[in-house]
Amino acid sequence: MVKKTVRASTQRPIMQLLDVLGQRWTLRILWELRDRRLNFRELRESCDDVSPTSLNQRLKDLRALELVDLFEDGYGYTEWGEELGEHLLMLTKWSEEWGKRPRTE
Amino acid sequence: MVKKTVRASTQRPIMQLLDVLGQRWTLRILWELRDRRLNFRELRESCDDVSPTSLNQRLKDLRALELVDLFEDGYGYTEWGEELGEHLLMLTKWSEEWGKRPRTE
DNA sequence: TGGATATGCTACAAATTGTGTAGCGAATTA
DNA sequence: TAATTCGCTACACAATTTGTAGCATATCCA
Repeated sequence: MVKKTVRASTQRPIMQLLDVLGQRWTLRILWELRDRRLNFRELRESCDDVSPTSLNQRLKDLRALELVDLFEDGYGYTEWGEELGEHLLMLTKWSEEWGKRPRTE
Repeated sequence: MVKKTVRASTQRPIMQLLDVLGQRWTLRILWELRDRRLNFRELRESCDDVSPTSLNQRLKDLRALELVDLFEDGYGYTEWGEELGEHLLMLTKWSEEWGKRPRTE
């Protein structure tokens, strides 16, 4: 069985980024941290009570990519994370418009 | 038998969006369509030979959200998709800078 | 007409990943 | 010392994803 250990086909940063953002809960976690730090249990609750196993796995990934870190007062964005968070905020704004589209179904 | 593939945590558009973007391959698919339409098999190849089952599931989701559609010359962005694609492009640009961060910490 | 080819997509068992619950060990508070 | 809070792990069960084969339809060309 020839299976890829690393999902991304290239070393391009965007691939690394899309790989981790495309994992379940990652985007949601980043979104929940958008304006305040949260400790492990708070973060868990805010993410629809995601299992601690999943949450921890994703936090490991995000910390490895230096987007999130654990501070004295909880999990929060690193400097890079802040920048990514701004993109998420823009996406949120866009989604409000998109959410208004007339539904044909 | 249509299964629910998108988590329904909230009615907020951003949640709906993060839900589907957070599914495996969704972001990658959108990214691969960034500057040209691709037919099913081309799209599959460009996504590291993702299984047709997964690809089709994600395409169903994206079509349901009116972000992607199947045209005469292949799968491609809808008008909403184009807008989302621009966000992905900005993210790509940002990731290039992020990719340069010193890794020695 | 009749094969060759290309298309989107499905079937399905195996492999991988995620879930939910209980609870651990360390640190802090009382 | 006892109770609480913290990040996080164990583990069995469940859900999702994967890889392969191939179907049904459409078009091309002899």
